Amino acid sequence: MRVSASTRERLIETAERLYARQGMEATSLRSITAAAEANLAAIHYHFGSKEALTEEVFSRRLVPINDERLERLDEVEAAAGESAAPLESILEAFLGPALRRSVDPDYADFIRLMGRMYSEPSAALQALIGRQFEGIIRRFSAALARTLSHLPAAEVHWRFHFCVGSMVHTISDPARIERVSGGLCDPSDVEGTTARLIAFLAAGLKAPATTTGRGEP
Amino acid sequence: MRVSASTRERLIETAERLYARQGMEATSLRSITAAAEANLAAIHYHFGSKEALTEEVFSRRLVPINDERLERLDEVEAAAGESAAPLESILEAFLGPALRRSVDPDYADFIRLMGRMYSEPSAALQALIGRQFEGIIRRFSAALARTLSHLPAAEVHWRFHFCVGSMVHTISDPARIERVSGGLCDPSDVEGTTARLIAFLAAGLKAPATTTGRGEP
DNA sequence: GTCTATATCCTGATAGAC
DNA sequence: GTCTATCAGGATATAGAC
Repeated sequence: MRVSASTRERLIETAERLYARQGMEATSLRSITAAAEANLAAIHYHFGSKEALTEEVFSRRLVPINDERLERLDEVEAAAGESAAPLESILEAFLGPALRRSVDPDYADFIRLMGRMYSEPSAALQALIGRQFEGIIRRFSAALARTLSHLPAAEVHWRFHFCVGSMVHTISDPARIERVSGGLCDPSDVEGTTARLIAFLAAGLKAPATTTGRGEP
Repeated sequence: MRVSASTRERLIETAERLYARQGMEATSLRSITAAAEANLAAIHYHFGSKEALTEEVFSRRLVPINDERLERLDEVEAAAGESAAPLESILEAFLGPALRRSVDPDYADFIRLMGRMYSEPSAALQALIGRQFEGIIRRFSAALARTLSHLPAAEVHWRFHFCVGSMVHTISDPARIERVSGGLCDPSDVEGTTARLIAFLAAGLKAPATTTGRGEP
């Protein structure tokens, strides 16, 4: 956080940091303004409400990440030409822009927050997430469906859903894997984590189609 | 919720329901006692604090689920005898006890809450989760490592971590997959969801070992 | 065990001086 | 744009009658 940043910017950056570390509900406007060395009234002057500040925190970061995802997917599909893009490349286009930023000091807090945002009860935030990810889900599902053309569309959606879950769990609390593995796993190795995640998810996506469970008559 | 249940039980059941639907921080003691048709002071009489009530909510449900997981794993390993247990059976032992309960009216709310509990900032809750899952993680990691004996221990931990993420994302909000798939996917088909998840995760677990990304000299 | 009443503190939000 | 002071209400927790 630059000391020379404007009050408005400092408030957004501070809110992001505290949201990521303590949760959004647990973070009061007073704690934000105190940490940002600003006045309590400044939040209402610059944003109007806590909810509006929260929307700024998210849209500011989600837009560049999701734009980069779409750019990468464009490149991947262009490189594949007429044929379907490789799963690993599609996954890299989706995971890379988020995972790579998890070690960028400017982005690390938001990436954790991004892992927790799905669990936030705020209806306004869930609506914003829906808007921000609508295009992403449509484009990536379509790309996956082209490569996995032997699978029903619903199956592709399920598997992409499972992929998102693994990613979210991985970025929401990097220290967790270190704890549960007794120190065996090193979450600071982002390249390694990304490679592992892509290998795992690509294999899952390539799994043979399952019967619905009603089979074997 | 039975009308004849004791005040203490009604408070736990109501807290569970409201926690699952609105989040824990967003749920006040007042809203719990109002919905449970009890007095505000009853919570402090029966539990002493909101935190203590929360611990009751979780330990009451986590213990039977995790006990069943360990029982199923015992059965799976006994059936395998000297050889390593099949991945699909290990996954079924882990996922089944949670997923099956997601359609049990008595358990459905808690299963959703279970999907969100990892994102809760409360240190006391995170400590409880750590205690409740310590044995589970140790036993299942060991079982997976036996079957995946060609993989380094750290890799097994990473992949189990990814499995947990997919499950958590799937159970934390059943309606999400229906929304993002435009109604193509039906989360109420629990047997189908479990089969899909197991097939996806088993394939991921079986993926060839990756180099760390430093490879190809 | 259950109740009323209240203590104490914190929340988001606002009015108005500077 | 930034400040002080304050509002109105909600939060957890407690004391003490019944």
